[in-house]
Amino acid sequence: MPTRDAILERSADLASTEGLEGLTIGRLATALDMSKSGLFAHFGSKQELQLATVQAAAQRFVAGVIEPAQAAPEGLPRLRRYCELYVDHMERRAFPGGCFWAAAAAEFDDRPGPVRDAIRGGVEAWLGELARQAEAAGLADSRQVAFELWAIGLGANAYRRLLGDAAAFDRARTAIARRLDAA
Amino acid sequence: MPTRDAILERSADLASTEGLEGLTIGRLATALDMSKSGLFAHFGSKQELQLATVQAAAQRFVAGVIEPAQAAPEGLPRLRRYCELYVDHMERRAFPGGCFWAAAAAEFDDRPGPVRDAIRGGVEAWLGELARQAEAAGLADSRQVAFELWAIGLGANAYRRLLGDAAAFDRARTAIARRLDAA
DNA sequence: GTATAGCACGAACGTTCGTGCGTTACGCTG
DNA sequence: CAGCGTAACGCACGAACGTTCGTGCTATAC
Repeated sequence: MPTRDAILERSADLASTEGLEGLTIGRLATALDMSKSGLFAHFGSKQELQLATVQAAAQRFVAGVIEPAQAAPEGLPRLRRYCELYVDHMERRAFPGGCFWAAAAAEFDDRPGPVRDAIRGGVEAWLGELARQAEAAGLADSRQVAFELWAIGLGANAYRRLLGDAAAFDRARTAIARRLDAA
Repeated sequence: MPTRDAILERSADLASTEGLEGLTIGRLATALDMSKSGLFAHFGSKQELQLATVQAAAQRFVAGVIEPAQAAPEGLPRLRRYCELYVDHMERRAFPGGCFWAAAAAEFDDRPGPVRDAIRGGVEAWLGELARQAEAAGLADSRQVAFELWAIGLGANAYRRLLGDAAAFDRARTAIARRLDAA
C-alpha cells in the first residue's frame, strides 16, 4: 500500500515536531493533499494512526541506526557504532523535529494506553540492545551504562532543539567517549 | 491575590502531566470548581496563563532546589548539593507529572514564541548555574559538565515516567557521582 | 445609604477536533 | 462488457476548544 506508507512518512515527520497528539488528521490530510475522510479511512481511528506512526518511526530508526551497526562486531565496537549512528541520526535530522522517541516519550509518559505501551516498547528495545552490547563488552553494570548513554542522547536532543545550539552533538560525542573510554 | 496563586499551583501540577498545551482552561476550571470565564479573566489569554504557569513552576524549583543549596559553599559542594536536591525533587514528586521543565522543554522546543522563550530562559539559568559552580570547583570544561549533569536528570525523569522504574533516581545518583568523582 | 470596584458567573460566539455516512471514480476479474 | 472491491471523496455531526459579553454578587468608600 503505497498511499498508507506515504501517509506514515509524513505523519512521523509531523509528529516529531507537533507531537503525536498535536498532529491532527485534518492538517496531515492537507499536507498530503488529501481529504480528511479519505485519509481517516486508512486507519479507522486516531489511535490507530498514532500506533502506525510509532511503528513507522521505529522502522526508520532501525534502518538508520540499528541495521547499519550490525556490521560492527558485537561488544564495544558495536556499542560505539550505535552511539555514533544515533548522534549522526539526530544531527542529520532524520526527523525534522529532532528525536521522535524523545518527543513521544515526554508526551505520553503520563498517558496510559496502547500508544504509550508502543513507545515504551521501542525505548526498552533500544535500551536493552545498548545493555546487551555493554554486557558483551564486559562492562560493569551494563544497564547503568545503557542508561547513561541514553540520557546523553536525550540531553543532546533537548540541547539542540530548545537552546538551538548545534554544539550539542559534539558535547554528546565527548560525553560518550569519556564514558566508554573509562573501561 | 490568593485565587490567582491557587490557580497557578494547580496549573503547574496539571501542566506537568498533561503538558502546557494539553492543559485546557475548561479542565483547569473544573478541577478548581470555577467557571471557565471566571478563571480566564485572571489572565486574558491562554498564552498569558501558560507564561504565568512557567513562572510559578520556576518559583517552585527555586524554592525546592536552588535556595536550599545556597547553604553549601560554592564550587564542588554546592554543585553536588544541586544535583542531590534536584534528584530528590523528582523523587519526592514535587510535580505530579515528573520534572516540569523536561516536559515543557520537549513540548515547546519546536514552537517559537514567548512561552518557549520563557522555558528556554529557565533551562539556561539552571544550566548556567551548574556551569558556574563547576567552574568554581575548578573542573575542566564547565559547560560540558553542566550538560552531562543536566542530561542525567532528563534521563532519570524519562526512565521513571515512561518505564515506571523507580531505580531511575539511584541510577542518576550513581552517574552523577561517577562524573564528579573523576575530578 | 448610596455609589463604586473587583470577582465570578452563565451563555453564546466561531473554530477545530475526531468520527461517521453515502457516493463517486477506478482497476481488476468473470 | 458487466460486476465488484477498494480508495478517495464531500458533507455533516457532536464535542471541546479559546474567547467575548452582559450580569450579579459582595465589600469597601463616601
